[in-house]
Amino acid sequence: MSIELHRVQGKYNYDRLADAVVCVDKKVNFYGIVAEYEQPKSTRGDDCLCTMTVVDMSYNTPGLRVLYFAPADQMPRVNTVGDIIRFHRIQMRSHADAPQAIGNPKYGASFVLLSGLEGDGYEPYQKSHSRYSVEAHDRDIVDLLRTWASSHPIDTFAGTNKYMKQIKDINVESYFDLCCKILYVNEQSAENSVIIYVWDGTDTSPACLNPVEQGESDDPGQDLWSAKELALPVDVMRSFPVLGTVLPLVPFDVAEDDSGPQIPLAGDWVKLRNIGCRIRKGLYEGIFLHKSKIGILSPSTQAVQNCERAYKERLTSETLRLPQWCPKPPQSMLVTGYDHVKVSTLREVLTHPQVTNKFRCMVRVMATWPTDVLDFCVPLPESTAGGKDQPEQGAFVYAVRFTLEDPTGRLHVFLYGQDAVDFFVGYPAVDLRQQGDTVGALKRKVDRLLGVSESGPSNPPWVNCCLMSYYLDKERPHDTRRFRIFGTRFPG
DNA sequence: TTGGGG
Repeated sequence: MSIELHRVQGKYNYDRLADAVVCVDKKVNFYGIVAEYEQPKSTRGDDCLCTMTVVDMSYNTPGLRVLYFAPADQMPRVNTVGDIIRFHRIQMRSHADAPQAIGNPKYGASFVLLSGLEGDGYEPYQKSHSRYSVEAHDRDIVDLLRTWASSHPIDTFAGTNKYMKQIKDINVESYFDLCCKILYVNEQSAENSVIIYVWDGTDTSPACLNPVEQGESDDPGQDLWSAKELALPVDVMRSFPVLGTVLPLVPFDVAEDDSGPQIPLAGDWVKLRNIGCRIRKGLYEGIFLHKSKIGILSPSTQAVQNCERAYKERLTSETLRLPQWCPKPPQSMLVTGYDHVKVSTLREVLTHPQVTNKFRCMVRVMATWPTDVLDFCVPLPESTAGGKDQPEQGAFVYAVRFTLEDPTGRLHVFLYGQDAVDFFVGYPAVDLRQQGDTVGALKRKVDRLLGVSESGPSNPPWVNCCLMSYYLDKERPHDTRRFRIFGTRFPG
């Protein structure tokens, strides 16, 4: 047939990448192994854009960046890093002193995608056009690339870079890349926007509250608590790893196309590229910007393996389990009688399957309620007071709520009754409005606990304390679960 | 055209 004949005669000539990159302003054909691939996203123009880095044996560091513009339903959808892509009629350009290739089907570009594994067939799993050719020449190139790739792990080419950060090192000053696992995708948020929750096994550094955000209510602890709008229901948290900060990423613009929105799946490892972050109500949030991208990562890549190995190590080590920004060895102005008990994260406390349990935690006390030490003690209800013999003497009891924080969550806990008397060491519950000396002593303790400083924002120190969980209603133990401090003293 | 480690 004439068409077949034509193909054989006009067999495509494929450039090695090292040869292609010097053909600036020319259209070339080449094969490459996909070393990085970022999901398609919309542009200000009509097309979508997806980007990738391709390598071959002639050009493997840093590889060739490829930009492909096309309608959403004509985008290359790379299954996994290491797959092979073939481009026809792709335009070579130079940008910022580096070569790049621009593909656009409107100007003749086409592609096929196939597995990069030795022994797999030669049938593309995706092709931009129904007519395409795979000839003996193509099979030879594919074989060569597959053989070479089998001894050259892809992530040694394009895995890490100077922008890569771990969650423990993020700050609001700069943009960065993150290799992380998607733990949860919340699609219930605003129209066409989802919040994804990511994790890499490390802990964010303690963040200061933005002073501008304060003063929304007279209960700072409640303000911190309500920031949990980005935090998640306990049932969702139950599926999370017990250590490491879960970082919300907002807002996440979802690219729509014929095959539905490209929403990453919980459980996927991804490389977030060029994201930012901010601090809201003292919690870090990743920000997915217009210029941010989601890159695919194979679970077998080195970066992912490193995260998982480090996490397993943290799990098994009493020291590594501690918050990563807590001084080592930990120093605590609070003393417990249970220092031999394993330290639990607040996520473990919140998700523990038994409603009633005891824990030891390493936390920071972010707020108290009441805020004024003067109100820490309240009159005992008469029914439980000493009796009607001494009504004017009126027994008092401590009733305080602390807002605790660690890298995994926040928790409201109560300090009540004898536990509070033990806690404050030497200051029994009294009518504080009649006891100025006690008020002064308590205030000094609380200020130390909250890290109040003359200059600048508070910076609460890490302290260890014992928590007990209980319920208010036997019929609904999970719904009425509460926490209180016990077995913890604040001497001095 | 679009966007490009900005």
